[in-house]
Amino acid sequence: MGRRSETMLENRAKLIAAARVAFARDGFAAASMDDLTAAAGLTRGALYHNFGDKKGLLAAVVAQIDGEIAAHAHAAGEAHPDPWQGMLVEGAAYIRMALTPEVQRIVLLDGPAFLGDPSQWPSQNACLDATRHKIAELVAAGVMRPVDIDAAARLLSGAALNAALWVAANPDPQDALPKAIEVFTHLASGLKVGG
Amino acid sequence: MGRRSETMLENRAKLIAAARVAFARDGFAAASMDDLTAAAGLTRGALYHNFGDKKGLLAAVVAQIDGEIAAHAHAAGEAHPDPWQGMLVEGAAYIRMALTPEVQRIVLLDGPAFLGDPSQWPSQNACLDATRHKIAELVAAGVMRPVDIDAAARLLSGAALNAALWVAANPDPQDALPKAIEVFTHLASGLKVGG
DNA sequence: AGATATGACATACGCTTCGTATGTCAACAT
DNA sequence: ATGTTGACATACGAAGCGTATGTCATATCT
Repeated sequence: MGRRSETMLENRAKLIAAARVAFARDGFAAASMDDLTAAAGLTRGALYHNFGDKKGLLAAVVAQIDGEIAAHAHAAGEAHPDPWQGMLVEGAAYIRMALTPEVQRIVLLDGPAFLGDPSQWPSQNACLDATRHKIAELVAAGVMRPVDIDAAARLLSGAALNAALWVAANPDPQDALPKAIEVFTHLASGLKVGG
Repeated sequence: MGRRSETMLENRAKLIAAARVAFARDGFAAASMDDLTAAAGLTRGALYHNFGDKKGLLAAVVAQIDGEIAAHAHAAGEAHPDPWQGMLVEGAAYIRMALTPEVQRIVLLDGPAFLGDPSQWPSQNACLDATRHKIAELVAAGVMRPVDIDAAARLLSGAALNAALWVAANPDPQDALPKAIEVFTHLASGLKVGG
């Protein structure tokens, strides 16, 4: 079964790759499954066999992108020695990545609209999870106030998310980005002990 | 033309009312225009004549709900003498209203996904605008740091928005709500002068 | 007042799309 | 060699959106 599994995974990857392009360009609702699969050199048959339905493909795409974001943001934050600075850097990295149309359209807009609340996605939302761990560390170290971990992660994540949406919709994104990061930094400082 | 305009406005109101129910229950994408208009005692003809297309109806619905939210939140905040406390109360009111499925599904999820960024909606997003004015006041009064008004409004609004989504998806919303409000209050304090 | 024009819908139609049901063919199993 | 299964492709039916056309009351013009 070696050869068959290989092509199977290759076709799954092809479909996900084509879906990332189509969903980012047209949005999930307007994207055609016929066009999407044809662009991958397949038909809808492969799609329903591999992902069940249209939303199943979206879930797979979201999981893949989400994982990539979390990995990048985590790497950026891990580099810093000071944990608090690390969290801020991670947040800024999150904002910058959320500026790409692919991330914005698929993960931030269509994802919640068609798959429901991100905190209950099958992919468990790697981004949210990474933020939660970071916050738990900071609270345990006495750097952050003893607030509810889940709530803090979600609100910080939400602030970063909307920061990215605001920057992207801005006429001058290059000018808006540092302003957004500045506000984000101030907001986060409200959670710091003695801050 | 008196009589005709009256029925025209009545029919518009009927369609918007039916759309609020249908969009909240099924989501914008899955809502059927045939069923929706039939529930209002009309047909799709009335819909395309009054609103242009399906998204036009969504825009009208979003504008109506958004206006109601802004009015309520503004009234809640206006009652407080201390401007800073007023902003916090307004934010908390915003979070509570965003807990209703109608607001959440239509304004917070489907709105951004199908109409684009809220800061550029035709309705100008009354909520965001009210928050901006409040923040401008606080900055002018020297209570809030001199941050970018638009950015601060958008991030605070985003935090409140995600707070509501998190609370609503929580197994125990009654327990989660105060936690979310607490975190929101801490975050906001990061924007306070000397806070 | 009679004819005409316009506005506010309803009805009919075509096109696209999704999901499923069925068909096909290679790769195993026995 | 034959049956079975997996991985797709093809065919089909149903639903939905937008538009084109029809209809009727009401305003307008002469």
